[in-house]
Amino acid sequence: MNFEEGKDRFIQAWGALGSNWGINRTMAQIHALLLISPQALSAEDIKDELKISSGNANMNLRALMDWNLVYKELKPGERKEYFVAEKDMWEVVKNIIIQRKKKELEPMLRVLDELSVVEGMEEQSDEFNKVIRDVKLFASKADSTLDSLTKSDSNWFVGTFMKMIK
Amino acid sequence: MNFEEGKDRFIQAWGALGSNWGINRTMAQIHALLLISPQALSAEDIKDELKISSGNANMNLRALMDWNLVYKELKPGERKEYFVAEKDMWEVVKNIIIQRKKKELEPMLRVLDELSVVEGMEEQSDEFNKVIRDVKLFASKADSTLDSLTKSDSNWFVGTFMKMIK
DNA sequence: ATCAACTTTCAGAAATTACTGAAATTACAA
DNA sequence: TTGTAATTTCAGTAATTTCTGAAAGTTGAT
Repeated sequence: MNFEEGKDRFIQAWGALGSNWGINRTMAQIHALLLISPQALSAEDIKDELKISSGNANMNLRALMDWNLVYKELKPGERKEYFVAEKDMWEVVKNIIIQRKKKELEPMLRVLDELSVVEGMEEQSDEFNKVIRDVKLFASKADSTLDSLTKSDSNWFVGTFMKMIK
Repeated sequence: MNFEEGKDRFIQAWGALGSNWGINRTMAQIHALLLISPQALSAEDIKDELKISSGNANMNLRALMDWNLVYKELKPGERKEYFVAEKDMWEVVKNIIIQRKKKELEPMLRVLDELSVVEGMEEQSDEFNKVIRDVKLFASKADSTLDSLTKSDSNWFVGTFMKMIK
Protein backbone atom coordinates (compact mmCIF):
# COMPACT_ATOMS: atom_id res chain seq x y z
CA MET A 1 0.00 0.00 0.00
CA ASN A 2 1.35 3.44 -0.83
CA PHE A 3 1.62 6.29 1.61
CA GLU A 4 -1.18 8.50 0.31
CA GLU A 5 -3.68 5.67 0.33
CA GLY A 6 -2.67 4.54 3.81
CA LYS A 7 -2.84 8.07 5.12
CA ASP A 8 -6.38 8.58 3.84
CA ARG A 9 -7.55 5.26 5.21
CA PHE A 10 -6.08 6.02 8.61
CA ILE A 11 -7.54 9.52 8.80
CA GLN A 12 -10.90 8.12 7.79
CA ALA A 13 -10.79 5.30 10.36
CA TRP A 14 -9.60 7.55 13.17
CA GLY A 15 -12.37 10.01 12.34
CA ALA A 16 -15.00 7.29 12.57
CA LEU A 17 -13.61 6.03 15.85
CA GLY A 18 -13.40 9.48 17.37
CA SER A 19 -17.02 10.26 16.69
CA ASN A 20 -17.95 7.55 19.17
CA TRP A 21 -15.75 9.12 21.82
CA GLY A 22 -17.09 12.62 22.12
CA ILE A 23 -14.71 13.85 19.46
CA ASN A 24 -16.38 14.82 16.25
CA ARG A 25 -15.24 13.48 12.93
CA THR A 26 -13.26 16.50 11.82
CA MET A 27 -11.66 16.88 15.22
CA ALA A 28 -10.46 13.29 15.10
CA GLN A 29 -9.30 13.63 11.51
CA ILE A 30 -7.17 16.62 12.39
CA HIS A 31 -5.66 14.64 15.23
CA ALA A 32 -5.01 11.72 12.88
CA LEU A 33 -3.34 13.96 10.32
CA LEU A 34 -1.09 15.48 12.96
CA LEU A 35 -0.35 12.07 14.44
CA ILE A 36 1.20 10.78 11.25
CA SER A 37 2.88 14.02 10.33
CA PRO A 38 6.63 14.16 11.06
CA GLN A 39 6.47 17.97 11.24
CA ALA A 40 4.16 20.42 12.91
CA LEU A 41 1.43 21.68 10.57
CA SER A 42 -0.22 25.08 10.31
CA ALA A 43 -3.98 25.61 10.33
CA GLU A 44 -3.70 26.33 6.63
CA ASP A 45 -1.92 23.04 5.92
CA ILE A 46 -4.66 21.24 7.77
CA LYS A 47 -7.51 23.04 6.07
CA ASP A 48 -5.99 22.30 2.65
CA GLU A 49 -5.20 18.70 3.40
CA LEU A 50 -8.63 17.86 4.84
CA LYS A 51 -10.53 20.26 2.55
CA ILE A 52 -12.35 22.03 5.33
CA SER A 53 -12.96 25.72 6.03
CA SER A 54 -10.53 27.66 8.15
CA GLY A 55 -13.30 28.32 10.66
CA ASN A 56 -13.83 24.63 11.08
CA ALA A 57 -10.10 23.94 11.33
CA ASN A 58 -9.74 26.65 13.93
CA MET A 59 -12.63 25.55 16.10
CA ASN A 60 -11.58 21.93 16.13
CA LEU A 61 -7.94 22.76 16.76
CA ARG A 62 -8.98 24.76 19.78
CA ALA A 63 -11.14 21.90 21.00
CA LEU A 64 -8.21 19.50 20.54
CA MET A 65 -6.00 21.83 22.56
CA ASP A 66 -8.65 21.99 25.29
CA TRP A 67 -8.53 18.20 25.44
CA ASN A 68 -4.71 18.26 25.47
CA LEU A 69 -4.60 16.11 22.37
CA VAL A 70 -2.83 18.76 20.31
CA TYR A 71 -0.27 21.42 21.22
CA LYS A 72 0.68 24.70 19.65
CA GLU A 73 4.21 25.06 18.43
CA LEU A 74 5.58 28.47 17.55
CA LYS A 75 8.44 28.77 15.10
CA PRO A 76 10.81 31.70 15.71
CA GLY A 77 10.39 34.49 13.19
CA GLU A 78 7.13 33.04 11.90
CA ARG A 79 3.78 34.58 12.46
CA LYS A 80 1.83 31.43 11.71
CA GLU A 81 1.02 28.96 14.45
CA TYR A 82 1.94 25.32 14.05
CA PHE A 83 0.38 22.31 15.70
CA VAL A 84 1.59 18.90 16.83
CA ALA A 85 -0.41 15.95 18.11
CA GLU A 86 0.01 14.15 21.38
CA LYS A 87 1.42 10.88 20.09
CA ASP A 88 1.62 8.82 23.25
CA MET A 89 -1.50 6.66 23.03
CA TRP A 90 -1.77 6.29 26.76
CA GLU A 91 -1.76 10.08 27.12
CA VAL A 92 -4.40 10.34 24.42
CA VAL A 93 -6.72 7.87 26.10
CA LYS A 94 -6.01 9.34 29.52
CA ASN A 95 -6.92 12.83 28.40
CA ILE A 96 -10.13 11.60 26.80
CA ILE A 97 -11.04 9.81 30.01
CA ILE A 98 -10.35 12.95 32.04
CA GLN A 99 -12.59 15.06 29.82
CA ARG A 100 -15.43 12.61 29.69
CA LYS A 101 -15.32 11.95 33.39
CA LYS A 102 -15.66 15.67 33.96
CA LYS A 103 -18.48 16.06 31.47
CA GLU A 104 -20.45 12.92 32.22
CA LEU A 105 -19.65 11.08 35.40
CA GLU A 106 -19.34 14.08 37.68
CA PRO A 107 -22.67 15.66 36.63
CA MET A 108 -24.35 12.28 37.08
CA LEU A 109 -22.94 11.97 40.60
CA ARG A 110 -24.30 15.39 41.39
CA VAL A 111 -27.77 14.44 40.17
CA LEU A 112 -27.69 11.19 42.13
CA ASP A 113 -26.90 13.09 45.29
CA GLU A 114 -29.96 15.25 44.81
CA LEU A 115 -32.11 12.20 44.24
CA SER A 116 -31.16 10.49 47.47
CA VAL A 117 -34.22 9.48 49.41
CA VAL A 118 -37.33 10.13 47.45
CA GLU A 119 -40.69 9.88 49.14
CA GLY A 120 -43.91 8.45 47.81
CA MET A 121 -45.86 5.28 47.49
CA GLU A 122 -44.04 2.45 49.19
CA GLU A 123 -43.38 0.01 46.40
CA GLN A 124 -42.38 2.58 43.83
CA SER A 125 -40.16 4.72 45.98
CA ASP A 126 -38.50 1.73 47.62
CA GLU A 127 -37.43 0.42 44.24
CA PHE A 128 -36.40 3.90 43.17
CA ASN A 129 -34.26 4.50 46.24
CA LYS A 130 -32.64 1.11 45.87
CA VAL A 131 -31.73 1.77 42.23
CA ILE A 132 -30.36 5.21 43.06
CA ARG A 133 -28.22 3.73 45.83
CA ASP A 134 -26.86 1.04 43.51
CA VAL A 135 -26.10 3.44 40.71
CA LYS A 136 -24.45 5.86 43.08
CA LEU A 137 -22.28 3.17 44.62
CA PHE A 138 -21.18 1.99 41.21
CA ALA A 139 -20.60 5.48 39.87
CA SER A 140 -18.50 6.45 42.88
CA LYS A 141 -16.33 3.40 42.45
CA ALA A 142 -15.96 4.09 38.75
CA ASP A 143 -15.06 7.67 39.61
CA SER A 144 -12.25 6.82 41.96
CA THR A 145 -11.03 3.99 39.73
CA LEU A 146 -10.75 6.38 36.82
CA ASP A 147 -8.97 8.88 39.04
CA SER A 148 -6.37 6.29 39.92
CA LEU A 149 -6.08 5.17 36.32
CA THR A 150 -5.49 8.65 34.99
CA LYS A 151 -2.83 9.26 37.60
CA SER A 152 -0.85 6.19 36.61
CA ASP A 153 1.60 6.34 33.75
CA SER A 154 1.96 4.75 30.36
CA ASN A 155 4.42 2.05 31.33
CA TRP A 156 2.27 1.03 34.20
CA PHE A 157 -0.65 0.50 31.89
CA VAL A 158 1.27 -1.22 29.16
CA GLY A 159 3.27 -3.37 31.51
CA THR A 160 1.52 -4.08 34.75
CA PHE A 161 -2.17 -3.65 34.23
CA MET A 162 -2.34 -6.41 31.69
CA LYS A 163 -0.71 -8.95 33.97
CA MET A 164 -2.81 -7.94 36.93
CA ILE A 165 -5.96 -8.34 35.00
CA LYS A 166 -5.17 -11.65 33.32
CA MET B 1 -38.28 15.30 46.86
CA ASN B 2 -41.36 13.41 45.75
CA PHE B 3 -41.35 10.32 43.63
CA GLU B 4 -42.66 11.79 40.38
CA GLU B 5 -40.13 14.58 40.41
CA GLY B 6 -37.26 12.24 41.23
CA LYS B 7 -38.32 9.83 38.54
CA ASP B 8 -38.34 12.52 35.86
CA ARG B 9 -34.98 13.87 36.92
CA PHE B 10 -33.44 10.43 36.87
CA ILE B 11 -34.87 9.52 33.45
CA GLN B 12 -33.63 12.81 32.10
CA ALA B 13 -30.12 12.40 33.54
CA TRP B 14 -29.82 8.80 32.42
CA GLY B 15 -30.93 9.82 28.94
CA ALA B 16 -28.25 12.49 28.76
CA LEU B 17 -25.58 10.10 29.99
CA GLY B 18 -26.59 7.36 27.60
CA SER B 19 -26.32 9.59 24.57
CA ASN B 20 -22.59 9.80 25.22
CA TRP B 21 -22.32 6.04 25.28
CA GLY B 22 -23.71 4.96 21.93
CA ILE B 23 -27.20 4.72 23.37
CA ASN B 24 -29.56 7.37 22.12
CA ARG B 25 -31.56 9.49 24.46
CA THR B 26 -34.86 7.65 24.15
CA MET B 27 -33.15 4.29 24.42
CA ALA B 28 -31.50 5.35 27.67
CA GLN B 29 -34.73 6.86 28.98
CA ILE B 30 -36.58 3.62 28.39
CA HIS B 31 -33.84 1.81 30.26
CA ALA B 32 -34.05 4.33 33.10
CA LEU B 33 -37.83 3.96 33.33
CA LEU B 34 -37.56 0.18 33.47
CA LEU B 35 -34.70 0.40 35.98
CA ILE B 36 -36.80 2.16 38.56
CA SER B 37 -39.96 0.24 37.85
CA PRO B 38 -40.76 -2.52 40.34
CA GLN B 39 -42.83 -4.34 37.70
CA ALA B 40 -42.28 -5.21 34.07
CA LEU B 41 -43.83 -2.66 31.71
CA SER B 42 -45.45 -3.10 28.32
CA ALA B 43 -44.48 -1.14 25.21
CA GLU B 44 -47.72 0.78 25.65
CA ASP B 45 -46.89 1.73 29.24
CA ILE B 46 -43.53 2.99 28.06
CA LYS B 47 -44.87 4.94 25.11
CA ASP B 48 -47.46 6.63 27.37
CA GLU B 49 -45.05 7.36 30.16
CA LEU B 50 -42.33 8.85 27.93
CA LYS B 51 -44.76 10.34 25.40
CA ILE B 52 -43.17 8.79 22.37
CA SER B 53 -44.63 6.97 19.37
CA SER B 54 -45.04 3.23 19.49
CA GLY B 55 -42.64 2.92 16.55
CA ASN B 56 -39.98 4.70 18.52
CA ALA B 57 -40.68 2.63 21.64
CA ASN B 58 -40.51 -0.55 19.64
CA MET B 59 -37.26 0.25 17.83
CA ASN B 60 -35.48 1.31 20.98
CA LEU B 61 -36.74 -1.66 22.96
CA ARG B 62 -35.35 -3.96 20.32
CA ALA B 63 -32.04 -2.13 20.40
CA LEU B 64 -31.96 -2.44 24.19
CA MET B 65 -32.61 -6.16 23.89
CA ASP B 66 -29.80 -6.47 21.34
CA TRP B 67 -27.50 -4.88 23.88
CA ASN B 68 -28.82 -7.18 26.63
CA LEU B 69 -29.85 -4.19 28.70
CA VAL B 70 -33.52 -5.13 28.66
CA TYR B 71 -35.29 -8.49 28.60
CA LYS B 72 -38.70 -9.58 27.43
CA GLU B 73 -41.00 -11.03 30.01
CA LEU B 74 -44.12 -12.91 28.96
CA LYS B 75 -47.02 -13.14 31.33
CA PRO B 76 -49.08 -16.32 31.08
CA GLY B 77 -52.46 -15.74 29.44
CA GLU B 78 -51.41 -12.28 28.23
CA ARG B 79 -50.79 -11.46 24.65
CA LYS B 80 -48.88 -8.27 25.42
CA GLU B 81 -45.13 -8.40 25.89
CA TYR B 82 -43.58 -6.95 29.02
CA PHE B 83 -40.07 -5.68 29.54
CA VAL B 84 -37.66 -5.54 32.44
CA ALA B 85 -34.28 -3.80 32.67
CA GLU B 86 -30.98 -5.37 33.55
CA LYS B 87 -30.47 -3.83 36.98
CA ASP B 88 -27.01 -5.03 37.88
CA MET B 89 -24.83 -2.04 37.07
CA TRP B 90 -21.80 -4.16 36.40
CA GLU B 91 -23.79 -6.18 33.85
CA VAL B 92 -25.03 -2.96 32.27
CA VAL B 93 -21.54 -1.53 31.87
CA LYS B 94 -20.15 -4.88 30.78
CA ASN B 95 -22.73 -5.24 28.02
CA ILE B 96 -22.08 -1.73 26.80
CA ILE B 97 -18.35 -2.44 26.71
CA ILE B 98 -18.97 -5.66 24.77
CA GLN B 99 -21.08 -3.87 22.16
CA ARG B 100 -18.74 -0.96 21.73
CA LYS B 101 -15.68 -3.15 21.53
CA LYS B 102 -17.35 -5.07 18.73
CA LYS B 103 -18.45 -1.97 16.87
CA GLU B 104 -15.37 0.20 17.38
CA LEU B 105 -12.22 -1.50 18.56
CA GLU B 106 -12.44 -4.59 16.39
CA PRO B 107 -13.01 -2.69 13.11
CA MET B 108 -10.12 -0.39 14.03
CA LEU B 109 -7.84 -3.37 14.60
CA ARG B 110 -8.80 -4.71 11.17
CA VAL B 111 -7.97 -1.39 9.51
CA LEU B 112 -4.65 -1.19 11.34
CA ASP B 113 -3.69 -4.63 10.06
CA GLU B 114 -4.29 -3.54 6.50
CA LEU B 115 -2.19 -0.44 7.05
CA SER B 116 0.87 -2.31 8.27
CA VAL B 117 3.90 -1.30 6.31
CA VAL B 118 3.14 1.50 3.97
CA GLU B 119 5.69 2.50 1.35
CA GLY B 120 6.64 5.94 0.16
CA MET B 121 8.96 8.80 0.89
CA GLU B 122 11.25 7.92 3.77
CA GLU B 123 10.43 10.51 6.36
CA GLN B 124 6.68 10.41 5.91
CA SER B 125 6.23 6.67 5.72
CA ASP B 126 8.64 6.02 8.58
CA GLU B 127 6.58 8.22 10.84
CA PHE B 128 3.39 6.69 9.52
CA ASN B 129 4.55 3.13 10.14
CA LYS B 130 5.72 4.04 13.61
CA VAL B 131 2.36 5.54 14.53
CA ILE B 132 0.47 2.57 13.12
CA ARG B 133 2.66 0.20 15.14
CA ASP B 134 2.09 2.19 18.34
CA VAL B 135 -1.64 2.44 17.85
CA LYS B 136 -1.90 -1.23 17.00
CA LEU B 137 0.08 -2.25 20.06
CA PHE B 138 -2.10 -0.12 22.29
CA ALA B 139 -5.34 -1.23 20.68
CA SER B 140 -4.41 -4.90 21.03
CA LYS B 141 -3.67 -4.45 24.70
CA ALA B 142 -6.92 -2.60 25.21
CA ASP B 143 -8.72 -5.37 23.35
CA SER B 144 -7.44 -8.17 25.54
CA THR B 145 -7.81 -6.10 28.69
CA LEU B 146 -11.45 -5.49 27.87
CA ASP B 147 -11.91 -9.18 27.12
CA SER B 148 -10.62 -10.06 30.56
CA LEU B 149 -12.69 -7.34 32.17
CA THR B 150 -15.92 -8.46 30.58
CA LYS B 151 -15.28 -12.03 31.64
CA SER B 152 -14.86 -11.11 35.28
CA ASP B 153 -17.88 -10.75 37.52
CA SER B 154 -19.54 -8.02 39.47
CA ASN B 155 -18.05 -8.83 42.85
CA TRP B 156 -14.64 -8.99 41.38
CA PHE B 157 -15.03 -5.48 40.03
CA VAL B 158 -16.65 -4.01 43.07
CA GLY B 159 -14.32 -5.73 45.48
CA THR B 160 -10.95 -6.42 44.02
CA PHE B 161 -10.34 -4.07 41.17
CA MET B 162 -10.52 -1.06 43.39
CA LYS B 163 -7.89 -2.31 45.76
CA MET B 164 -5.62 -3.45 42.99
CA ILE B 165 -5.74 -0.15 41.31
CA LYS B 166 -5.25 2.00 44.37
C1' DA C 1 -60.96 -19.07 9.31
C1' DT C 2 -61.79 -14.60 11.36
C1' DC C 3 -60.76 -10.69 13.82
C1' DA C 4 -58.89 -7.57 16.91
C1' DA C 5 -54.92 -6.75 19.77
C1' DC C 6 -50.37 -6.21 19.39
C1' DT C 7 -45.83 -5.57 17.01
C1' DT C 8 -42.90 -4.17 13.28
C1' DT C 9 -41.42 -1.43 9.42
C1' DC C 10 -40.16 2.58 7.10
C1' DA C 11 -40.70 7.02 4.32
C1' DG C 12 -40.80 11.51 5.35
C1' DA C 13 -40.56 15.14 9.12
C1' DA C 14 -38.34 17.08 13.00
C1' DA C 15 -34.53 17.81 15.89
C1' DT C 16 -29.85 17.95 16.61
C1' DT C 17 -25.14 18.58 15.43
C1' DA C 18 -21.46 20.16 12.49
C1' DC C 19 -19.63 23.24 8.81
C1' DT C 20 -19.05 27.22 5.82
C1' DG C 21 -18.13 31.73 4.40
C1' DA C 22 -17.58 36.12 5.43
C1' DA C 23 -16.83 39.67 8.58
C1' DA C 24 -14.46 41.13 12.86
C1' DT C 25 -10.54 40.99 15.55
C1' DT C 26 -5.78 40.31 16.74
C1' DA C 27 -0.94 40.71 16.44
C1' DC C 28 3.43 41.39 14.50
C1' DA C 29 7.01 42.74 10.83
C1' DA C 30 8.37 46.66 8.73
C1' DT D 1 1.89 53.38 13.73
C1' DT D 2 0.45 50.99 9.74
C1' DG D 3 -0.66 47.27 6.74
C1' DT D 4 -1.59 42.80 6.31
C1' DA D 5 -1.35 38.00 7.37
C1' DA D 6 -3.31 35.09 10.59
C1' DT D 7 -6.90 33.87 13.77
C1' DT D 8 -11.45 33.93 15.73
C1' DT D 9 -16.37 34.38 15.76
C1' DC D 10 -20.88 33.34 14.42
C1' DA D 11 -25.31 33.49 11.68
C1' DG D 12 -27.08 30.81 8.35
C1' DT D 13 -26.83 26.37 5.91
C1' DA D 14 -25.93 21.59 5.39
C1' DA D 15 -25.52 16.98 7.06
C1' DT D 16 -26.72 13.61 10.20
C1' DT D 17 -29.46 11.41 13.52
C1' DT D 18 -33.72 10.43 15.60
C1' DC D 19 -38.81 10.24 15.71
C1' DT D 20 -43.53 10.02 14.06
C1' DG D 21 -47.51 8.32 11.96
C1' DA D 22 -49.55 5.30 9.25
C1' DA D 23 -49.64 1.10 6.98
C1' DA D 24 -48.33 -3.79 6.92
C1' DG D 25 -47.52 -7.90 9.31
C1' DT D 26 -48.27 -11.33 13.25
C1' DT D 27 -50.50 -13.86 16.59
C1' DG D 28 -53.69 -16.37 19.20
C1' DA D 29 -58.46 -16.57 21.24
C1' DT D 30 -62.88 -17.50 19.61
